[in-house]
Formats: sequence, C-alpha cells, structure tokens
Amino acid sequence: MSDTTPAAETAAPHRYTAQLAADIERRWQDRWETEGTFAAANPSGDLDSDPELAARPKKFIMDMFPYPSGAGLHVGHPLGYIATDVYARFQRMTGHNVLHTLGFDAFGLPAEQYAVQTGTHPRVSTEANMVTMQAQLRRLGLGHDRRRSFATIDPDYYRWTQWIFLQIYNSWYDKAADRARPIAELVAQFADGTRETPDGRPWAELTAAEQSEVLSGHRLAYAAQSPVNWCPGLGTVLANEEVTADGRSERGNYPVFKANLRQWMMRITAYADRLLSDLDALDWPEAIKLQQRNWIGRSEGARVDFPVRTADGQASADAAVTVFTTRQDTLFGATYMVLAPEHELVEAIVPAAWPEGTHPVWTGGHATPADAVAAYRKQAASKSDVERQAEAKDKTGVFTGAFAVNPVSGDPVPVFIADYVLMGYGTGAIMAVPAHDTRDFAFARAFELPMRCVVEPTDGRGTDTTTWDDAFASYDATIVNSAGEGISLDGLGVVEAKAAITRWLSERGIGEGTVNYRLRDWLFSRQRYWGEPFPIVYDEDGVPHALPDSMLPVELPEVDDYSPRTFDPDDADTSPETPLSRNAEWTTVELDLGDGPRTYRRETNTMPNWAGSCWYELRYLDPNNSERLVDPAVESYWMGPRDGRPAGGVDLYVGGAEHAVLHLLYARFWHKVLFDLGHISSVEPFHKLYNQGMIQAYVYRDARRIAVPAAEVEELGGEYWYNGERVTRLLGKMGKSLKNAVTPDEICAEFGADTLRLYEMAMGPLDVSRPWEPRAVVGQYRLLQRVWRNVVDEATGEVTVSDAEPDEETLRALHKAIDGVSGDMAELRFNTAIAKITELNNHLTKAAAPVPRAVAEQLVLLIAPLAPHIAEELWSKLGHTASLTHADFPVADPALAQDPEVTCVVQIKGKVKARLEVPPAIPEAELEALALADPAVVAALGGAAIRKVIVRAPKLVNIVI
RNA sequence: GCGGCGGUGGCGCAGUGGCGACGCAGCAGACUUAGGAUCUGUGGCCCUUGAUCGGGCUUGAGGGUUCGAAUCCCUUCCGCCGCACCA
Repeated sequence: MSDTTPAAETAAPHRYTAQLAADIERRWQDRWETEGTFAAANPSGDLDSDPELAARPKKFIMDMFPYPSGAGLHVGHPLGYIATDVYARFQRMTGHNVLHTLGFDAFGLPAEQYAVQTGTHPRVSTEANMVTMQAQLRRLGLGHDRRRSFATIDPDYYRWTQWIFLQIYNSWYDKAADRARPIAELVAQFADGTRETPDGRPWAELTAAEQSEVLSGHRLAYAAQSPVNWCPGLGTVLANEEVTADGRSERGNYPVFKANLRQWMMRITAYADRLLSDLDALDWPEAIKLQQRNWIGRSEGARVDFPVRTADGQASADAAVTVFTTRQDTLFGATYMVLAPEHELVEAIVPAAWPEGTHPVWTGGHATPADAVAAYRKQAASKSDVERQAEAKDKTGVFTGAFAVNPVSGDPVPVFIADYVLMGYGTGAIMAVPAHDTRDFAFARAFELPMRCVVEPTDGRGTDTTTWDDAFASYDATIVNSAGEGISLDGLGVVEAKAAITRWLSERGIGEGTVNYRLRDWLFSRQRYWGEPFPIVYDEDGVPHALPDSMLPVELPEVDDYSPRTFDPDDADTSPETPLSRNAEWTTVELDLGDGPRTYRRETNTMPNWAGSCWYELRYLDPNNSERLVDPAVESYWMGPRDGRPAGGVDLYVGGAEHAVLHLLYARFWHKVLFDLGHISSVEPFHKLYNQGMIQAYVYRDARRIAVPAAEVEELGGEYWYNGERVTRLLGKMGKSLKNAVTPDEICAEFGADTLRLYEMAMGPLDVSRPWEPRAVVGQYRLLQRVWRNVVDEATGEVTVSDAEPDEETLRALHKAIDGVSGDMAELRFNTAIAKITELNNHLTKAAAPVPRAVAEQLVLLIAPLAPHIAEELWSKLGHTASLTHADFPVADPALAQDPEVTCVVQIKGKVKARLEVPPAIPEAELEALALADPAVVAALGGAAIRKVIVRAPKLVNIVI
C-alpha cells in the first residue's frame, strides 16, 4: 500500500514508512493490552488495583456512546474519540488518574429493521457489528480501559436500566421540598390523612385500582392516556423530540398523527426549573445551553378565568375558560378569545343557533354553530402538521357562537376556535389582544374583529388601530385606556402593569401569576422488540405492579417476528401492536409478589433508545458491581462535586451537537432523580461538554445529479471530471450513499494510525466542521518521518542523538514549544499544538546536527499524546524500558520560554520602518532613545518634526510626525 | 420571522489592539532511469528593477474609534446551525 518502492526501501531500510508504522503500531497496541496500560484505578471495589494511581487527581473523560452500525466507520466517526484520547493521554502524563473507556449503545432501530428483513436476531447482527467496530477502533491506538466497556444490551447492564426505571416509578416529586421522594412516603401521607385524597375519601376506603390511579398522578414514571405522536408507518409512537418540525418521524420520514393512547410517560416536567437553572454552573457551549433553555421554554405570565355563557344560554361562573398569557397587562385589550379546536369545553359552549347579528365571515357559511365547529374540527384534525405549517400565515378559524366576558372590562367577547392555538401549550386557550400580538392581529384583520389599543405606541403611529399595518408588541411603553372597576393601569410601564393586574386578579380569585413551560412529559414506551422490557406486570384488574429487584433483569424473550405491526403510513385510524404481545408464553406469567402466586400479564412495550444512554456514565465507574448501580465511594471519587464544578459530573464529555436536547436533557433528568433519592452525590452528569465538528467531504455529481465515486474524480484546471464527463462539486456529509466515504482503515494502511490521528487533529479547531482533504494527509506523515529521522538513522536503525548540551537557540525553541503545547493541549487546541511541535521539529531538522538526547526525549514526550505509537517506539529506542504513558509531560522553564531579545518594531505613522533587538525588560526611555537613534529611522524621518512618540516597551515604538 | 455562530493567501486555518504560525497545493532546485517518494529553497496582489533594494495595496463590503484595527463600535452583504403560530 505504501508509495515507497523497493529501491527507496533499500536506500533507507529504517525509514518511517507505512509498513514500519503498521509494525510499530501493532506491537504497541498488543503491549498496552497485555500490560493493562490504560487501567484506571478505583479507590475501592474490584477495580482498585493501584492505590498510588487512585491517590492522584482524577479525570473522567468520555465520548458519546456510539451505536454499532453495520456500515462501518468512516474517518469522520473517530474524530471525537481521537481528541478525547489525546486529551486523556496528556492528562495521564500530567499526573492524573484517568478514566477513559467506550461502550456501545446497542439497542436500536437499524438492527431491528435488519432483523425484520433477514430474520437474523438483532443481538447477532449487533454483536457482529460491535466486533468489527472494536477492531477498527483498536487500530487507532485509543487508550481505553477495556475492563470498563459494556453494551446496553447486556442483561447485566439493562438489569440496572430497569432498576432505575423502578426507582423513578416508585418516586413522586415533592414540590415543597423541591425534590423526588419515595412513593411510600406519599402513601404514608395519604394513609395518615396528612394529605387529602382527590375525592376526600379516606385512603383505606379506596380500592387497589383507585389507589393505583391516584398514585399514578404523582409517580415520576406513569402510564396514562395521553395525546401522543402515533406513526403508523413505523408502527410505533414517538416522543415529541423524535418528530420533526414538519410533523414527520425523524427516522423514516413517515407522517405522524396525534392519537389518544395509553403510554408510559416520565414526569420530566417536574424537573423543568432545576433543569433550567442548573445549566448555569455547567461548562457547556452557550449554543447548547440556549437550545436546552428554549426547549424547556419557561415563560412567566398569568392564568386568567373568562366566564362563558354555556350552550343553554346561562351565564355562569362555573363555566369559565382559563387562558394563559404572558401579557396580562394588556387584558383590557382582549377583544375576543380563541380555543384550540380540540379544547374540551368547545362542545359545552356551542349554542343551538347563531346569535342575532352574527358577522357572516365568522360563521364559515354554516347554518348553525354546531355545524361550523364540527366542520372546522374535522378539517383541523385531518390536516397534517405540514399543512398547518404551510398555512401558518393565513389565519383560519370559526366562531363558536358563544361569548365570554372580559373579567376586567366586563365587555362580552366572542369565542372562536382556531388552529393557531395549540392544545398542548398553556391551557389550550388564549385571550386575544389583536392590537398587541402579531398573530391575534392577523386573525382579527381576517375576521374583522375589533381592536383596542392599550399600550401607547412609541413609534408615532397613534392609537387608532384601524390605520395600523401590524400589532404594536413592544414592552418598552406605557399602558393606556386600561381603567376599570377597582383598577387602573394607565400610565404604568409594562412590567409594573403586569404586577398590578396580577395582584388584582388574584385578590378577586379570577387569576394568578404562573409559570408555564414548553417542555412536556417524556413519552417513554415504544412498540418495539429491540429495547429494554419494562419491569412491570399487570394483575387481572389491570393494576400495574413493579417487579421486585430480585426478579431483575426481565430479559427479552425470543420471538418469531421482530416487527411491530405497521400500517399504511397515511392511515391515522390505526393503533399500535407490540412485537412482545404476540408471545403469549412470555406475556402471561405466574408470580408471587407478596400475596401468593397469581397470574399476571407483562407489559409488552419496550423502553426507547435513550434509556440505556441516560446513565451509562455511572456504570463506567463500577461496571461489575452486582450489588449496586455504582458504589457511592467510587461515584463520589470520579464524579462528586468539588471546587470549580459544584454540580460534579464528568470532566470532559465530547460528542456531536445533534444531541443538544434529547440525550443530554434525559440524562440530566435521570441523574437528578438518582441524586434526589440518595444514590449518587453529583447533581449533574456532565460538567464540561464539548461539541466536535463534523468532517465533511466533497460530493461529486454528474449531469443527472447522481453522486459519482469521489476517489475517481480528476481535477483539471479548476473543473472536475469523472469518466470523461464533467461533474459538479459540493461540500457535504461523508457517507456510503454519497460515494465519498474514506475509511480509517484505508488511511492507516497508507500512512499509519499515528498519521491519521495527527491529521484529524491538525485539520482545524476541534469544534469546527471542515472538509477532508485527501492530498493533505501526507503533511502529517512527513512530520512523523522528520521526527523519526531526527532520532533514528534511516540506514542503520540506530539512534543518532548526541550527548552534547543543546545550544541556547535550540533550548529556547524547545521551551517555547513546551510552553505553547501544554497550554494548547489543556484547552483542546490540538491543531495549534501540532503547529508548535512542527515548528520545533523544523528547527531541529534545519540545525543539521545530531539532536541532543535531552531535546529528543522532550520532543518525543511532547508528541506522545498525539502520535503515541511512534513516540513509544522512539522512547524505547532512546533506552527507556517502561511505556511513556505515565512519564512526565515536559514542563517549560519560564526563563527559556521567553526570548532574551525581543524584536521591537519602530513605526513612523503606523508603518514599520525599523526593527531593533532589545531585552524584554528594557526601560521605555532607553527604548525610545534607541529607536530615535536608529539609522533607518533617522533616514525615514528626514529631519521632520516629531509630534509624539508612543512607546510600548519592549515590542513597539511609534513615532508620529 | 426569531435566536446563535462565522467570513483572513488557490485550499484547511494561526493570530482578541502592535512582524500573516503550521500544513496542503503551486513554483524552483537536489537525489534519481523515473517519481504522485524523500530532501532543500520559495511563498498574497500591484508598481519599480536586469536582478536585488524600495514603495503601495491586502483579513466579505462600507464607515467610525485609535498614533496604530483581522481584532473594538455602527451599517450592510453572504454562509452555516437551532427554533418556528409557544399565547
């Protein structure tokens, strides 16, 4: 595979070639494995092998869990793994006990779909994929502690996933204490009367089913009938997060419908505030924090009750529609109301006939309100979210025939239904203030509804709304036109007006200040085979029972058919059927759960793909513990809170930005529950998060827009040709389907793993996406060749270093490099670290003399985290018998890292006219005198009068004339 | 539409107020039968010169602050990423 011919080989039999690299790399990988070089020491338990190591400061470094895909890796995949490995190796050399390993997130749809197509058990194909991927990763020389690796599909692992599920199931959120507590403590409160039951009956008088139902309303994991995203094409329900903005499944791109189904949910909303506020202490990219904040979507406002006349014509305080608004200050401007089409009160308020004088555009041309509402509801339900989306600008809706009363002005306001109000947000009903809300404005214009200006525009448009082109929505203005019984907001600013009206509302019991969240509870069940079974059974009354710990794990049974029943993707009128439900032998089970052997029916849903990755960081710590999820002493050692990381957590977590909300939010939620229940000492799972960029690749397409093999495209004078046909070039993702994938195996074969590692790290900053440039890889290969040649004679293979003392210039170059490289490594700036190593090596190459041993050794140590195989080989050639994994990383001598002379630039009017070599500590006056006396300066000045001299010792003198 | 990030040689990118790092490509040379191997040198554009020297212009565009701007401020254009009728 190497480009080097036999001729060159004979000339330099010990040149650093791809073959030599392959030989070195395989040998060191074997040695690391047999010596257990990367074993991290626990303070106690079965992995406490080395107390000296455990006594060092710890670093817990993690990559996001890979899914073992059957397609194999391309060079983009290991980018993050290489980066964490470099960082981990650097940390080992700076005296840390480093925990770095990698497991597999191995439950998932691809294996199941493959099983459906081929009949291969998902476990079989998944395990084969893991073997392939392990081999590919091993070839890169990643320093993982293999003892700590596992896959989520291991029963020993998912036993604890199920255990955590039960912990969550058996907990409730105590709002007063602001934490989760065991459900038994809630039962005790109901039992002794401290807490009243919903209907006031004593707890003991409730049937088991009723008690179960009550508790279900509090449990952090609960089964409930709720509107969920049903995807007939996949045959499963999906979490909101798995549905794209245009209402399709993220996987498969099938239509998704709203259906009311009984599903398992996680009460993540109980943690909304903590998930939000605890972000502050985390060292995460702002963009990710922002996405989480937006996803949680906290907004402060008020709930306000609007009395409505019911269908029988009675105005009644009982029939009130509650709205959520963030602009309670504009309540006087509410001239109509809108309910979501699905709102439960709609039917109750629709009268038999249109009220006298109903505006024709409000009725949609229907004879009665009931007809109009039914027609609109039907139309809204049949529309996919895509269609709603497309029509977002055109406001549609219909009058219900009912009127409500604006509680502050007393004015009657018509009640509409319209699909611009969403059932899932707030209360599913709004008060519409067309003058001060853009959506309401558009609706009011379309339906010729009145407007009332209650916030004085500051842009000079005046208060006559008939002349307006849009709503005036600014917060920075004063309230007008807002005086009523016992209240006047006139003259107040928006903020004060909000406070005043909120107080007035709560005094009267018709509203209150409240906080609303966009975040909803997490849909946790899937109609899939290849996932963790729920540790739940149902008795003959349908009451769910948690299985005791002793019955875990509930293992996945064998089935004949892995597929859920799927349907016509467009048929909304279908409902899910799980693969596990077809296995009667498994679903029906006789158990003794404390009251004698009885027959139970197993839960046949499985957990979603995220379950296994919600807590894996904890299992890396103590992977073999059969008694506990993780030993508290071990957890506190690796993840406990300490200075600089008050919430504790992993020291560095590297992965793609695509997990910004899903995985990271779920994992934080589980972590907090486990913390509340006292199982762990850290409040957050991941202290520092880093998003690596993507490696992109050029996609070449022919005239039919079909991708052609990128490797076979030729460039001729700025144009691209394939098989004699001109093709176009665009930057895109790397992948098999685009025919532009480059595999790590190819690069390793052509140059070696160290070159691949170096190139991936040198391409640019880790967090930036950049194109893979096949031609540029050779640059890093050359660097390694030069490093090799600076230490080893290519003809004899003998070490060439001298025992001479390094000259001062070399020493300074070395210490400057050390200084820069250590700083860069600590901050994950591997690209600039490599540039500085290259600079040093170029200096040594140009010196054209044997490299002094002291300098060679430091150079080898500097490059060791980046290119560990060649570094180990050189280190051993230099006479060291032990691996350099735990050798001390070079430390810069500050006196040598700084130049004895710095170049001072002398500018005249900002243009450089002369350069002086001066000591760094030169006094300003002396520097100025030196500059003014310089012949070049004198010449450039030509006797002109000097107006001013700016001296910035020691680097600059600027003369102004 | 709202929010975030970013635009520097042919390319990937260094550089957070004061000499454009490092690599690729290119060009010239060396070793070579040859080289897409390796080594050495060169290194944006324009003017001037036989060649040096010298001078001018360059960090998306335009303006501003400053003795001095890739860096700070304003305006504008382009690209990428989130969110998207969230009341």
